[in-house]
Amino acid sequence: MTTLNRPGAPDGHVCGIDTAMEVIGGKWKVLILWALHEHPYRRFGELRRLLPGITEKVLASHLREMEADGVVHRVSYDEVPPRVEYSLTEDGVRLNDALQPLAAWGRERPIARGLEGKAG
Amino acid sequence: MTTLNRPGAPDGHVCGIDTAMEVIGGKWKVLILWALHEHPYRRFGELRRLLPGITEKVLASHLREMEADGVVHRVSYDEVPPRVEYSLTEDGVRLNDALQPLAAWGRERPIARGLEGKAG
DNA sequence: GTGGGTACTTACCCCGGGGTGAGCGAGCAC
DNA sequence: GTGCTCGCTCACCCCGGGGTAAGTACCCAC
Repeated sequence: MTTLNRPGAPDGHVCGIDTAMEVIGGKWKVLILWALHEHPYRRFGELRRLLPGITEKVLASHLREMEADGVVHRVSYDEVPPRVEYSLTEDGVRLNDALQPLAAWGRERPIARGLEGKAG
Repeated sequence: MTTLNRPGAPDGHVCGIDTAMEVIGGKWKVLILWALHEHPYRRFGELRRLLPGITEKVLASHLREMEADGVVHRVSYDEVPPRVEYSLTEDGVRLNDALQPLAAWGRERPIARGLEGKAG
């Protein structure tokens, strides 16, 4: 059978996309990735300002998940006021690179749906 | 300011990823894409069998959205019992291609989190 | 003392994506 | 007649991801 690769599927049809989708499966994760790619070593507040609309709670939880997923690196300095710097790990950089074709597709695609209702 | 490209953002920083994320932003969409790439011109029931766990409602709604997004093509034959064939459009094929680096990343990545809890 | 800035956490609410189960309309096998 | 297949739709429920607002601990400027 070729049933794609649901997690733990024993057959050879490994597509790996769902693994990646779990890592970037958060409303802001690809944007965080992109932001850290464009602006390396940002602090929490800077990141929040780079992502207008994100809430502190969501930014914090997304960063923690991405850290646990090994795509974001967190360094906390013992200072007052506190300073924490976030950056992409090597794996995070590779993930961001892997997202570029997708971004290119999004940019080049014929406007089918979605845009006419949003960018009015 | 470089605030990434929230929809309608006027500055030049177009990353396009969020456009793509909207199109593939459904629990089963990348799997449908992959399935139609591996098995072109499948009927509804075949697709359902290719994606164990998906419900008819979700498969139907996903397919409709993907059709509206221009990545899936639907052909209905006037037969009894009814026959409907789904395939990828050119844009859908390109989207699937654009997902391959992501899939490769998912396959090659060092096991960080997620796997040890699932494929145990 | 008040306010501001840092990097968060906590409690709460809400909406919608997705799962469940049933129904439909046509024809064919029996 | 009953039942089966096919490709859906409809009504319903439920959970959790994400938004809102407030609180925390520390120090500095005023």
